[in-house]
Amino acid sequence: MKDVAKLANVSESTVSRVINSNIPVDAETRRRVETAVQKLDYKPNLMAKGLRIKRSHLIGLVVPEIVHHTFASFIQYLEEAAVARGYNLIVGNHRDDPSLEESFIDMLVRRNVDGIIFSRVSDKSRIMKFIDKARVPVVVIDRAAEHEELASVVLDNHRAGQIAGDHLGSLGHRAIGCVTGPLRIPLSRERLAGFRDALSRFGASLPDDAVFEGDFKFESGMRGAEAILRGHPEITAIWAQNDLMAVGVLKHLLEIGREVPAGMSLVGMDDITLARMITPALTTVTQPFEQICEKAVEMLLAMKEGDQSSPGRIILEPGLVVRDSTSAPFPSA
Amino acid sequence: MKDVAKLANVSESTVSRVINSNIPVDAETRRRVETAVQKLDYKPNLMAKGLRIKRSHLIGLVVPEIVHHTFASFIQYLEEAAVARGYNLIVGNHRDDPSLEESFIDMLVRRNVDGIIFSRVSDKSRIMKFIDKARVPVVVIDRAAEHEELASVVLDNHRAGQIAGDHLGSLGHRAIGCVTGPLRIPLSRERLAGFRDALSRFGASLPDDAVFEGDFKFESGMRGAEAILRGHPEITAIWAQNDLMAVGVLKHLLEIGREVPAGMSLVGMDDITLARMITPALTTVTQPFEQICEKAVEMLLAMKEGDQSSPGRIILEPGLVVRDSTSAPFPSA
DNA sequence: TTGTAAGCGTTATCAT
DNA sequence: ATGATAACGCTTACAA
Repeated sequence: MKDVAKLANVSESTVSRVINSNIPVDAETRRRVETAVQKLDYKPNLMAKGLRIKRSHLIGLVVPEIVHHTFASFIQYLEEAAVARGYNLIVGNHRDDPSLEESFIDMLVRRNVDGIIFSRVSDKSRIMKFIDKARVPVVVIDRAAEHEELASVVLDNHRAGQIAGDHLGSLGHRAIGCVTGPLRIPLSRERLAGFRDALSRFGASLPDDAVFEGDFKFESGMRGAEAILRGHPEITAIWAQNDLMAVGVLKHLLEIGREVPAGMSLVGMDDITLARMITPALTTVTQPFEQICEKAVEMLLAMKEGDQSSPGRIILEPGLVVRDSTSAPFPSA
Repeated sequence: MKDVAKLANVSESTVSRVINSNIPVDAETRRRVETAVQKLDYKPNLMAKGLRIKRSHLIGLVVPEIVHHTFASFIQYLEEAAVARGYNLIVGNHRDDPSLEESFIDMLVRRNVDGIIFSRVSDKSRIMKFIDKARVPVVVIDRAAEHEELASVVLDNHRAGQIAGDHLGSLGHRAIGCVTGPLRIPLSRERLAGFRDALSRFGASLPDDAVFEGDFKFESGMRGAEAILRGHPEITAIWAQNDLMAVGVLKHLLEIGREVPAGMSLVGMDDITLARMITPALTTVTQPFEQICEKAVEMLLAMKEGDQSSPGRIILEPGLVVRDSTSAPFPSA
């Protein structure tokens, strides 16, 4: 910067003014500075700038696991939303280890990130402690928080359950099973409640022991399918509360020679890329990933600006994409 | 920091010394400082520190797309390798848009990242320009570079092809097809050459028009299977150069009612989580993702230290995991 | 072993 | 419209 100033025959402050083009600068001077910047290929040092203006233009993102289709989607869209606004993303995964999570957040705070986005807060983490002290804006996505005090962008999970139930009910299914996420997580319970609501309007049954509590991972889908079928062979349709578990359900069904959708209809949730790849292609409840991410960084930055008026919680609507894993129940089934 | 110094009745430099515990400090003084740090919950500002010592402890990672199983794996392991060494990761994806890529790299340089890792350099990108000027260490992973001048950590791709060929050949397959990655990419050609080598030792045939050039994406696997079967119905086994395409091949085979492995053996490559989820579970050539990532950040940091002795290229060995998608060719097939 | 002071590369305040 | 100067929060000679 010193060099640029020298070459352009101006002071460093003028160079700064040109670069941040907010304060009036003589056209001729500006030109001189700009060519000097070009010639020297000068790149402002963002650490110095950040130190001075107390803004790093960095957003921290905390997820349990990066190689997980759902989170990978969030990361991708959040990155794009951030870059579009001149921010970059620091990602960290904690594999559900609260101490790892803590130390990562600690790192983010020291780095003076302008905000932190959590995708799925681990239950045990006492992140609140950090957040309060550091006074850094925080937005939670994907998992509605027990921490009501945190801002969040979430899906209408009750509605998601309804959509799944309506689809299955209107196809004519009356004996139905469900593989849920961990029930201590409100989101899983809300989805289940919505599902129940819809089914009851069809007079369809969802026996308590046809509800299997999974953990959103593939393997629990397999276990769930096995458990549900053992107790309720009459069931003709299953909703898994995410696609990964749905794929697990499918895997088990194929292993025992049960066809989908001929012998069992199957609905997932999320619409990860995987849903289209498997055979049969999965009918699934969709999340507006991109929109969620846009809103989240928008909200985060608004909070950083001290915007008190911004709503504490944004709720977005799920959708449905019908593919090949659902049909009317077959008479033979 | 000023507050800590005041509370502990020492100078700021002493606080600094305690925190960076490299320079001898009186035990008693150290204790006083530490309790002051605790009491005030003091967190050193990493931007200020970075500015001073000219090290951001930040590593930039450039990938084409985050929601892509292969890259998601890299991100996850790179993040862990980085954190283990006290670094954080800034991720950016460019969707194969060179101008996006450029502006992201530019951002990284201004942020004074201590190094940049590229997973799969886009062909057209003139990143070299940036790299040279900025004098920031760079390591390329996954895609052996046409840019010989860049340091890299890559797989022995020729060997990967051999492993696939050996497996299929030793099962007794003699008429074989292959879905490759883009052939302008050396890695695809090397894999193919290794595959050919192995097959020729078995006297197995790989007709030129049973080699389909894909793009490492799901859809090209479907197209490839269709094209290969149209020209060569006698083929009993296919190797797809990544799992995603293998899943595409499988999808097509199932659509036309061809069973795997009864009617066709199928081998993939990468061993992404997906490989275990599909039915049949995919036999696949493995990449040591974790090791690649470890080596990459190790190498990057060594370069930052000005370690000239570090080798310009590290080559790691692939493996094989046999699951349910391969078998000896069936007489009926 | 500890303190003083300069400096990292910016921006902001205050003159001019 | 521009320049001089202090300050952002830290580290590091150098001195004591």
